[in-house]
Amino acid sequence: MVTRKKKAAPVADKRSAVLQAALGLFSRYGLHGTSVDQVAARAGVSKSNLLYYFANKEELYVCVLRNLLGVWLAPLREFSAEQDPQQVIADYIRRKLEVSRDNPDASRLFCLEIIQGAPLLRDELDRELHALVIEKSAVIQAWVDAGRLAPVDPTHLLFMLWATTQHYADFAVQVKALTGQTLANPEFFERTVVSVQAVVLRGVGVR
Amino acid sequence: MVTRKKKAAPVADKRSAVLQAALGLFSRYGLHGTSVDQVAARAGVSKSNLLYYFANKEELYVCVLRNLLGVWLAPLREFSAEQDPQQVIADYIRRKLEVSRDNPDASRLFCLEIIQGAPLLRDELDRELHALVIEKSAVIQAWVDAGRLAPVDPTHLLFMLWATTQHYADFAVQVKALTGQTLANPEFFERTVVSVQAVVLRGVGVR
DNA sequence: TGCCCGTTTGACCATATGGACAAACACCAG
DNA sequence: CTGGTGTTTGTCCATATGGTCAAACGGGCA
Repeated sequence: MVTRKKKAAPVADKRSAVLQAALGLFSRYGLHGTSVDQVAARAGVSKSNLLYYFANKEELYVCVLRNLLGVWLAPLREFSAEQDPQQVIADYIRRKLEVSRDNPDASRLFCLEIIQGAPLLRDELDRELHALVIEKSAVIQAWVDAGRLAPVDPTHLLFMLWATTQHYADFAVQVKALTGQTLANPEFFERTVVSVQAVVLRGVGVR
Repeated sequence: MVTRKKKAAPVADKRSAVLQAALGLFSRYGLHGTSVDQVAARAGVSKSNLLYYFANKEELYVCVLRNLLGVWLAPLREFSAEQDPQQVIADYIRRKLEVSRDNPDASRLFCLEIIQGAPLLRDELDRELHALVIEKSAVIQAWVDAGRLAPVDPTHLLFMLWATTQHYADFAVQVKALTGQTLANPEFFERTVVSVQAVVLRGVGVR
């Protein structure tokens, strides 16, 4: 209560520095492949100090995951029935590819966590994401029913969009090995957006 | 040399039992999240015995990975210029989804490894996969040039196919959480195949 | 029978790592 | 200046785990 002027800011900085460092390491080496020491070192704090802010390694991990979900879900929330479906889908593809470009760590860690059975995210998956998917599936279905979209299973379409766009973050190494490119290259990014949009929009467009 | 009658078979069995157990565990918990003891226990051998067959944990891991690549690449090899492109792509989607259904562990471990930078697969990625992709991209490009396929970037199309089909193995937990289904359910499997094929084939088909 | 060689085992060790803890520190209110 | 609160650090420990090693085992061959 008292020391909120000179302490609050630095404390928040430290916490977020640790979280950022943790994200980078966890996303590359996984929970078990990363030691608290490494995270501390990268964040520029001592291990003891880190454990002052986060009770233990798992709590830190969960904190990182929690921040993640928001980033991951944001683009989906923009799906709105009012707009032109083609436009919405095109925008969504671009947004998600931007996330893959700007937040590859988040994308990778999310993927890691899901692969391992998402012991910590399963609840939120069942709750938050499930509700959102039901809502957005209805939107897509409405478009189909209105003849504004080719008949397509909304859920599978969403899976396809997720998979395709995340691929450029999660499999960045493979993409790099095969194309020599990264989304960081604006030209390649644009080409990717257009390529994905082209196939998907033709795939779901009414003729 | 001498004892090839009664020894060879059991020895091979043991090795493959260990490899199988290792695949199951590595694909779920990663290299660092899995202990040699666990693998040994699941394979029904003692840790010491396991280390008689595999010099150390990493060698075991690499062995598992090596077996993987074959499984993963097999469907791609069938891409042949002679056949109807639509048919080839449709078949490919089905094959890959079969792999996702029958070999989810392999798919997941492959994904894990790539996410973590593929320190052990990068070489083969650069060599084997790269050559294969160049070859198959040429095939696709030829189809496009011949007007049998809509203009599409072959590499991005391949990425899309990989991502979409693997998603059902790698993100099986999420798929389950959102649809309540697994590819193990024949009905859901068929619906998935058809849905993916529908969008992609429309997406790349000439009008 | 007795030996040899591939196999199997249990005991043991070195190390890495998560985390507890108490002492030291910084800074502010009174 | 002094005490108290929140922060930071160094030390220490328990445990898990990868891996070693020598001894034991077992079946085929001379």
